[in-house]
Amino acid sequence: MNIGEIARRAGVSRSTVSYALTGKRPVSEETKRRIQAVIDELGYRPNASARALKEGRTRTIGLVIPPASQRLTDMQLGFVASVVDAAARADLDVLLSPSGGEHDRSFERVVTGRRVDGVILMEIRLEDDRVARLQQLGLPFVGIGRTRHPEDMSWVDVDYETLIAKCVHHLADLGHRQLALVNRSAELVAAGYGPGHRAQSGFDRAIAERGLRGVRVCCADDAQAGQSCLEQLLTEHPGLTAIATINEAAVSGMYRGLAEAGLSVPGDFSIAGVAARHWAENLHPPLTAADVPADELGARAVELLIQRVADPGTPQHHLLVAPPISLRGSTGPARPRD
Amino acid sequence: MNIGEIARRAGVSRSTVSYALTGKRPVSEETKRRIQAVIDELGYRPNASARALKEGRTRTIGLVIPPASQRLTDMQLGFVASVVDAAARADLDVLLSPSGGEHDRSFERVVTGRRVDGVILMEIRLEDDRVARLQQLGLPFVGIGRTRHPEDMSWVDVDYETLIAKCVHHLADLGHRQLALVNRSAELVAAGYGPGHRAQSGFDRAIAERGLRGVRVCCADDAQAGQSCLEQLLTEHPGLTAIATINEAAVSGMYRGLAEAGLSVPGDFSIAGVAARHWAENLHPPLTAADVPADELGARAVELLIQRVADPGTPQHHLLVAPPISLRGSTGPARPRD
DNA sequence: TTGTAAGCGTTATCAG
DNA sequence: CTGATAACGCTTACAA
Repeated sequence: MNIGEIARRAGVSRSTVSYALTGKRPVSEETKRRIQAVIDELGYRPNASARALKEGRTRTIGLVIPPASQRLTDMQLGFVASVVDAAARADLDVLLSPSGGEHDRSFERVVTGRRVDGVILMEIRLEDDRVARLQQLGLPFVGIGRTRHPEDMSWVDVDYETLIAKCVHHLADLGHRQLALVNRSAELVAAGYGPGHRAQSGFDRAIAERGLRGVRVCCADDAQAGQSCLEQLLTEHPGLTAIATINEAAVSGMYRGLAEAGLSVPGDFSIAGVAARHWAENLHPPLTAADVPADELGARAVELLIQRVADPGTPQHHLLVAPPISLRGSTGPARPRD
Repeated sequence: MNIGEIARRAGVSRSTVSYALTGKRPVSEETKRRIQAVIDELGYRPNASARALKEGRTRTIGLVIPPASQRLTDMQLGFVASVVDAAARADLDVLLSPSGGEHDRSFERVVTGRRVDGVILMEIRLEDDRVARLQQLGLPFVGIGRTRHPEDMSWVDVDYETLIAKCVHHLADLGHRQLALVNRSAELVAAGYGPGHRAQSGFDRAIAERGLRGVRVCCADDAQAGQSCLEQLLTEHPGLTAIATINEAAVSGMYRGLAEAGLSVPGDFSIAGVAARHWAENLHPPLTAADVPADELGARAVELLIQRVADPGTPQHHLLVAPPISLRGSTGPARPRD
């Protein structure tokens, strides 16, 4: 079923059908009706490949996510959901590319061959080959996250540095003097994962400003790692009474480790962090945390991308958000342990 | 940059470049080298739309997921991950469509207009409009899940009926006499969500076979709902000592509710269910559960789809899996409560 | 071993 | 207000 068939049956030319569909040229009510009738009867929809070939755009955006094999965090999932939602609202389709490694077929397929009009890139590293590749290709893209020198790209990001510093100040205000930063996995941080590094800077800065003692550790993205990480922290740092973290997936394990060490939260120990609201609220006790507005960030990223696709000459936009810390049940006044 | 430009610079015809690329006709080593050199230099990749238009296939599959706004469960996420992975291995791209409602633009866009070669459909209802639509369109598709009368479609599915029955038998063997089934949300079940209904049948059957007392409740997909659901169950059914569930997201809340009622797991109360292994293992105590092999199911679904795309006349395949129940720490001998 | 040319289904330009 | 026709970039008979 193609446009020619519709035209034939409606007794008009192909161009008239096309114009009736797109409205880019006036078509008399009468013919419009006749054409629509045939279309409805046969269930015709224009061939997307032909249209893309002719128009030079696909009405599709690429979404590059971390390799699917390693589980997505709740926050990452929130980004994916909001991007997909926002794209759907703008009548755009989303082509998924699970890629993170260096030489990646899926990524190459999606970004070359005019398969998409633009790309949203998640989980960006401080130095990121994919960013360089996209810039080289001249394909419009927007980062959820940013590189070390992000001036020449559009991005939206969470201000981990500020937020972790705020967590430290909040804990210091509560009287905590010895704090730990629980980061994400060592591999991720070693690979130059931006949030990991920026959280460290924020932590170091705030620790210094308040004259506290601080220790930084990495931890894999799951509850079991959180538990063993916490056990180790407790034995190695007897004076520790509080944790700041960006590792939402590990928090329930940390709670468990504390419980098994006979420490209550927030009575004996406090934890504050950066997390998806849904996740923070579902922990027990609910986590005092800066709630990452994944919905807003994803939607904004799509907006920026649409803009760049429409006019690649448009200036780069940057959106750095530092949501307020929601006080919940996981932080309280310090009570010395030793 | 197009194939004509490559041909011109390599001093050959467009067809030769095409054949050098696809290997569908012998090309002399010498010209092949020369062509490749030009391609490498200019970074040429064939235009996907043009190729799709000519070949009549897009090398892309659609993946229809539940509306992104409502959070995906860990198991659903596992399916998405494995489908995306398997597709990537087969050099297929994945177009995402978040749709569940009745009249859905995103779904229509993806399944019409020759945008994809086939579709994988998740979260299928007993009566599902989308299945009917796909059959009407004649677009190859494979379900992860199945309708009430699933003979005339290909699908892979988890045998919830058998698995929940097995859970009941396991709990009965441990001496439990009064059991509850915690289903997924009431809306989902009311909408004809297959696993919900099939779990009920399995539960009823096993309860009858063993002469037990059983009660069935629905529960939203989150920890807080799990907790309040459990509190209600405990007050309304004082003799209850065990739960079978397919609601993995609610389990941690049920644990919490039990703990706050002063009941230990598995000392005072047992829970068994169907869940993603990762999820079951990360609970505390780890959940005795049939571990849904999402990886295998997703990969098989992609395989089946590839087959159907290659030859639409191929017979429909059905794969119903009932993995063994992994005994973990959440079930133990019954100890009467009242 | 290579080249020529038709055609996939659209949209847009140019005529009428 | 409408029709013919030329692209868009590719693959693939058919010829040489």
